[in-house]
Amino acid sequence: MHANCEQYDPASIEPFWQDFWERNGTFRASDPDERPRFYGLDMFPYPSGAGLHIGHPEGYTATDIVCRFKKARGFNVLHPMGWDAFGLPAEQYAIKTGTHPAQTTKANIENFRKQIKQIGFAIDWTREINTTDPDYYRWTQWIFLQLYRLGLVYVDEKPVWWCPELRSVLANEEVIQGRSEVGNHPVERRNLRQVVLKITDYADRLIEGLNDLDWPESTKRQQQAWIGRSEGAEVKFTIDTKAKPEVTVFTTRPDTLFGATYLVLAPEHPLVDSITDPSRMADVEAYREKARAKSDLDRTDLAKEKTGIFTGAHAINPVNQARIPVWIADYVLASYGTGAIMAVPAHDERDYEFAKEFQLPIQRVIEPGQSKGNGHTPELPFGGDGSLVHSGDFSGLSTAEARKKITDHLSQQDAGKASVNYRLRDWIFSRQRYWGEPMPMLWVNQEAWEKASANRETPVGRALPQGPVTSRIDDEVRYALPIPPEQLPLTLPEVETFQPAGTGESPLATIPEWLNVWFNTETGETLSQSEERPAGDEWVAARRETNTMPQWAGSCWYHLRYMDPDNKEALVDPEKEKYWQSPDLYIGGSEHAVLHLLYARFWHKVLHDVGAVSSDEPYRKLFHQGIILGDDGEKMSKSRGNVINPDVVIDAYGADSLRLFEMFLGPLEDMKPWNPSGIEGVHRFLKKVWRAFIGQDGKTSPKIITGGEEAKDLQKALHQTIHKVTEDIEGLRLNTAISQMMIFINQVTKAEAVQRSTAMAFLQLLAPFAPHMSEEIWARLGGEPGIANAPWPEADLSLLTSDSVKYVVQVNGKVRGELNTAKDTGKDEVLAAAKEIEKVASFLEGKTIRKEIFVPGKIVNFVAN
RNA sequence: GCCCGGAUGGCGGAAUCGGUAGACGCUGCAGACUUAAAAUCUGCUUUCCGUAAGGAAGUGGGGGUUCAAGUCCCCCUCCGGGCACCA
Repeated sequence: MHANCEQYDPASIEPFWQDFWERNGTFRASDPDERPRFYGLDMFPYPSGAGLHIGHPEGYTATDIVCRFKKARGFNVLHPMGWDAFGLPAEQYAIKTGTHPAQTTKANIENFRKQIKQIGFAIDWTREINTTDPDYYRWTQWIFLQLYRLGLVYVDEKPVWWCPELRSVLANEEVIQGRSEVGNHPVERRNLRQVVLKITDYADRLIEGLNDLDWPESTKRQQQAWIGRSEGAEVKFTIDTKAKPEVTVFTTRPDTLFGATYLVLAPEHPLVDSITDPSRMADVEAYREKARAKSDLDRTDLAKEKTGIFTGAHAINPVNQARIPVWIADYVLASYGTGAIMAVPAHDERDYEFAKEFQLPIQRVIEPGQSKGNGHTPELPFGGDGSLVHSGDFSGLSTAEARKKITDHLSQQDAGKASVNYRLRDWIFSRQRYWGEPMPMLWVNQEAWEKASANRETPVGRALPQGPVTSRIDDEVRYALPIPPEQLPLTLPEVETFQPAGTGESPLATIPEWLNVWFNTETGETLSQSEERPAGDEWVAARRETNTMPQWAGSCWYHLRYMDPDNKEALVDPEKEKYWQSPDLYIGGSEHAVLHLLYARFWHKVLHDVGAVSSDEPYRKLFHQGIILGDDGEKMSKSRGNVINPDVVIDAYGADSLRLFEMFLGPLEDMKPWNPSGIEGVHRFLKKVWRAFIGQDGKTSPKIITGGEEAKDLQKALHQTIHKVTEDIEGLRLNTAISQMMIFINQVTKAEAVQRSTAMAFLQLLAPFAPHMSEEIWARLGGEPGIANAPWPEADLSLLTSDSVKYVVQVNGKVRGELNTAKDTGKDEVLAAAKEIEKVASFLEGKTIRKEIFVPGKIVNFVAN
């Protein structure tokens, strides 16, 4: 059985085998299973309206090659695909056209699925998932409830990025240089009620966990930098006013404490009002107003001169009782550390700049260590290490010692303590949008909350955290209650309009009959307030949370759902989870180096903590494919008109050529341009393979023979190829694996005859790369259909070593000849023979050999003059 | 500014335990087959000198280590990515 064509015709061959694989369930993963598992995962796509991009098949093909290879090597392979389908584009399209996002999403998914299937991936389609499917997102909501129960959810008024154009709040990470990442619209600061996840509680574990991961080093470093752990001390300064309030600052350099010549508070610091001298109040207020009006872009622009204003207050330095002025300045961030700093202009560039600007004193307290040799101390500011001066009893200590001693001293005086800060902020988890997972939470008054929390044995009681989660809503303190797991999924209601409310609330806030409900504080049942209040004390009035989750939510845990996509009882069956553990290989773009990969690690660790998963990290081995540029070397974009559509390539050359070419373009991790004529090359190669094994009549080529021994050189070439391709797939060097197969097929083309077994073995090597053609030729040569099921050939390394070796002979490092000799020829004999070579002799003539270099089996070099 | 990664023919790229630089592919040129074209096949294709044999130079630039450097060390230029007043 095979496709019906005499010549190589991808259009008839490819659908034939895709259909064959589907009907036979060739790529179904099975669990439980005795075989070792291999789980290959791609970052699942957002199914956009534009359809598949040429970049998608790059990573997918690489994963596919590895998965097919692992299958041939006897692994039980899980290679799934799904859709990250919540998100802004469908919602914005809905706002424009009124089309329900679910409808757009469904159509886009169908298109994506069709396109991806055309490429012939070894995907287990029975495990397809979709983040917008209530059967999927009920578990996303379930995870949210775990976070809530663990006390990792809180609600806070936060100054957040508000994008007027998108009418939505954006996370810090979604704002780039003062503009929205999506759509590049201007953004501004607004105070809005936000649901926040305490990812900072996991900061240390997220750093430590990186150690054991087989990830690109640069990605680990990026995560580390993003988390930005810094160790230092908090120091308390007493403000010299009647009330004697204290200001706590954070510093990584407690050793420079004697050099603190002023304090700076962020303009938003809560103590500013109380410490500011009445005479300065008007000026300070004006400055704060100006700072507030500044966009963050202005505030963080390093090139801008530093601004600030004196509060009139003074603070007392706890180590030397120095009385130093207290300023406010917007170069100090309210959101980091304590929102206040001690300024040490002699040893900090920013403080130095500020001190110069406002003529504040500068006191050197560190002398550089050894480098005194040249007689001059370096210019200020000096940020390096050294030894302390002008620092009282601590003078003379090294900076490292002083950091510890001064911190200890502060602790004893109750004037400070060692402290750790992170650049990482808590994760603003709410979006004021429609097309996202609704949060399974609602808001009640204190009395109702007390009622619910009194009994921890009910569905609602069991889902509660230790303490209350509260928020001010409409000027009243409200208490959060969970919609318990038993009541999930909480599905999205239908809405009239997809426009955000414009008040900073999602469109969900515009549906009163959904928004206002009667809530059963024991069972967690809800009933619209448009109905009559049911009888019983346990029914209370509640208002639903209207925020939805960000797009990251669904992608934080999808790797788990593939293991058990239809489970109604649990997010994943524990037995299956233990078997599959987590992806053995995860391929996706480096643009997700921080956000998706950090959030997913956070959630995975939380799930580990609640016992839902056995592993501690979600992705043990990670690989980033590089992006494919247009043939002009520029990033592909509609406006540049350099976009290549995979469909067009498949129509012209077939999926096998597309797959092969994407892999042949260059190293998988590199950024590389698309070369339109390069595809001809790999297509030509495939045609050559066809002609090498298939005759004019479409049957086995007369060159193929059965019985007898393969010619030595061809046999050697085959085993070289098996060896190289095997190693290259393991190392994801797919471009060089293809080169090797080209070399082999060139040799086959020149050969008079080829053993059938040689052809079959080669087809096996080619199968992960060009699976359709390989299946087809395999079947035509009489192989049992399903080359995908055949075991991988083993390289016989003994065939690769030969009895003779070739020496390169150099004179003064320049190649002057070659020498073929038996492998075990001794040094003296080789050197003597090398000198006999005519050209070598001519270059040695009239010279004295000063040195003879002999590298066994490799090279001879005569140094002569 | 700081932290990463990179730079090799006309082009994409091979070769890094230091040991023949340019595998493989594209392009180009010449030839074969053909009435012709397509397809296919063969040869050549880093630069310079030379009819050739051969020689010299050569992996972004400069210096160094070594018998030997694309590969190791120092300095610099350019390109890509990340961070960006985080105290």
